[in-house]
Amino acid sequence: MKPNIPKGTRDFLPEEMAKRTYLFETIKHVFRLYGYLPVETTSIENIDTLMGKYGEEGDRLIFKILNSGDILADLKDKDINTLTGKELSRLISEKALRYDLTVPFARFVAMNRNELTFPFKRYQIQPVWRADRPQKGRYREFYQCDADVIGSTSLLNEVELIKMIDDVFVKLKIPVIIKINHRKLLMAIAENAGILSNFTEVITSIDKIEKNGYSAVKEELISKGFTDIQIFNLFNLFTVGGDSFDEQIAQASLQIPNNNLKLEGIRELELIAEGLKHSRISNTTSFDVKLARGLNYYTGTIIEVKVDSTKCKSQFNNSIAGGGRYDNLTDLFGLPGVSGVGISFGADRIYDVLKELNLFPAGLSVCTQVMFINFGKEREKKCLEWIDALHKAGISAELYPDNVKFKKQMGYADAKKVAFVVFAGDDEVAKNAVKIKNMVSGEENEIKDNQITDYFLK
RNA sequence: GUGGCUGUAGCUCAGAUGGUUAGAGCAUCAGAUUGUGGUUCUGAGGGUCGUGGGUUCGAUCCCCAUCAGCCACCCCA
Repeated sequence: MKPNIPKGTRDFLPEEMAKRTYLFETIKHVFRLYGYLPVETTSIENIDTLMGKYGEEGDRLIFKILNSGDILADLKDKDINTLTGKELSRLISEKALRYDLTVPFARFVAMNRNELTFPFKRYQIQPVWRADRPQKGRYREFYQCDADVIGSTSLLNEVELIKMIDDVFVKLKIPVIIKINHRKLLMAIAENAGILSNFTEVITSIDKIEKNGYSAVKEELISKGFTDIQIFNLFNLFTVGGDSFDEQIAQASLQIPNNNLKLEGIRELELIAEGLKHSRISNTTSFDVKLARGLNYYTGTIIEVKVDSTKCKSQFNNSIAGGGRYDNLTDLFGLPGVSGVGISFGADRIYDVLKELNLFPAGLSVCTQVMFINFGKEREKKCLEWIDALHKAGISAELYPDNVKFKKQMGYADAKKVAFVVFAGDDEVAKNAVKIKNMVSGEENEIKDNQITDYFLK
C-alpha cells in the first residue's frame, strides 16, 4: 500500500524536532519561571465532557471516536430512520479526541480538587485535534501550550499571563500585538443595543469586524434577524480611538453607557492596565473592543496575540496565542465558584512564523560528537571500550555498525554532521595510537590511544 | 459545511494542436578511488502521467465523474 497520513497531520524529521524542541523549551522555561506546574490529561475524553463547551461550530469540529464492537448490534432496538444525525452520533460514539486543553483541564480540576492546592497554576503542552479543513497555518493535529491559574479571581493573574506572553515572544524575537478586551464590556454593549439575549450570536459577528469590515458584518447581522436600529446602536459603541491602552479604555468608558456590566468591565481593565505599567512589557498591548473570540466559555478578560506586521515582514495573519477568563467552567463538572484564567500558545503556528522570519538560532540540532570507523571484528572491541569511556565523560560517541568501505562510513558521518571521526586501523594500532579527523576543517591529528577522552574534553 | 485552483519519478518541476520509446535537476545506489566525507566525472534503478469512465484509429493531453492535495470562507492556535 501507499504510505500516507491523514490530511492536516504531519510527521517531524530530526531537524524539525530540534527546532520544535527549542520552541517548546523556550515556552516551558517561561512557564516554570512563573511557578506553573506541569500536568498532562488524556488524549481521549468522554464525548459529554467536550460537547457543548465550545459553541455550535466547536461541536462540529470535535473528532469523534467510533465505538468498538458491532455498532449495528447496539442499534438493533432503535429505528435508524427516525433518529437525527445528532442522536445517531451519540449512540455510536461515546469518546472523542480533545479539542483544546482548557476544558479537559477544568474536568481535571473538578476530579482532583482534593489533591490540588488553590490557586492552582499549571502548564500543559500536548496535542489537540480539530476536524477542520486544513489550510495555511491550520492543522487537524497541533500542539497547544497552555498556562492557567484556577481558583483565584485576582487580576494579577491576567497581568502575569500577559507578561508571560510578552516574555515568550521577546525570547523568540517575534514582534507581536497583544489584544485585550473584556466580555463584560461586550455584554454591556449588547445590553445597550437591546440584544443581550442573542449574545453568543452577536459575538461571532463582532469578531469579524476587524477582518471583514462593518458593512459585511452588518449584512450578516441582518441575515441573523437583527434590526437596523439594533445594529446601529451596536456599531455606535465600537468607535473607540486612543493611542495607549489607558486612553483606549478611558474612551470606551465615555462611549459606552453606564450599566453594571460596563462598570465592572472597565474597572477590571483599568486594574490590568495599572499592573501592566509595572510589568515592563516590551510588545504592544492594545485594547480592542472589537475583539470577541468565538469560544463560549469566556466570561471576563479575553486576550489574542497576532504577529505585529508593522515590525516584521510576516504575512502570517492568524492568531498565534489566545486566552481569557472563564468563571463557570468547573461548575459544569460539579465544582462551582472556581474562576480560572489562562493562555494558550499555538506552537505549530509560532513554528511557521519562526520559519517564515528565519528566526531559529543556528546549531540547534544535536548530533554525535565522535564516530569511530569500523575496521572489522578484531578492532571493534577496543572501540567499544573507548566509546564507553567517552560516554562516561558525557561525550556522545558511536561506532559505525558495519565493516563497509570508508566512503560509505565517511558519507554517513558527513550526512549526520558528526564533528570528529576516529581511525584506529592497523597503522595506528601498531603505534598504540588513533587518528582523529575534524570533519569541519579536515585537519587530522594522531594521538596516543589512552588520551582519547582527554582530547575531546580539552 | 460552502467556493476556487492543482494532480507527471522519493522531492521540485518541464512536456506536445491529441501521434512511435514521457524528460531535467536534486535525492538514492554503483563505479572511477579495497585507509578518508562534503567537490568532480561515469553509469544504474526508479513512472499503469491520481483513479474510473467517455470521445477518438490513437488520450498523460479533450470531456465527465471520483479521490487526494493546496488556498479562501466559516471557525480557531
